[in-house]
Amino acid sequence: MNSPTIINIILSVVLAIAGYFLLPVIATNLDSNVAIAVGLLLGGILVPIISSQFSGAATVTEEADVDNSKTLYVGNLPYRANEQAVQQHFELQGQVHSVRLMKDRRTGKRKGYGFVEMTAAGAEKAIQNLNDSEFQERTLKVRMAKDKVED
DNA sequence: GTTGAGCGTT
Repeated sequence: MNSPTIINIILSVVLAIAGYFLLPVIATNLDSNVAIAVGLLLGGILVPIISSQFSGAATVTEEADVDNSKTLYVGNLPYRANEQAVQQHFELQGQVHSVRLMKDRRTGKRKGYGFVEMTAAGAEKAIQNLNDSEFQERTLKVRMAKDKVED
């Protein structure tokens, strides 16, 4: 949603300028201010249509990111560990997409396990390097998550 | 404020 947004803005400006110059040629009795207003309106209509071409490519990139991401089950976490510490720990093995530490819904106390979503290569490395390794005085359990959104 | 196997969330 980042680069498509920028593209939309650029396209809107381009269409507005195009309308400013082109519309008076088409309709010679048209005021310049009206022309740029029409250009902006056309931009508002056309840009979403045109940007769908770009967002298609952007969606492919995002989906490719999801395809390359795997969810790890991480057990035996220390109760005092927070998401940031876990993420920074797993970042050493690869890009971490998200960290979810499970906690009781009422009290919010951590249950000592969670899920780390990261790239496939990072996940493999994390299992190899982080499983049965020490993390804040605890021996971590790192495996692929059960509910597979993998491969 | 405690504890210690496990596979969660909109």
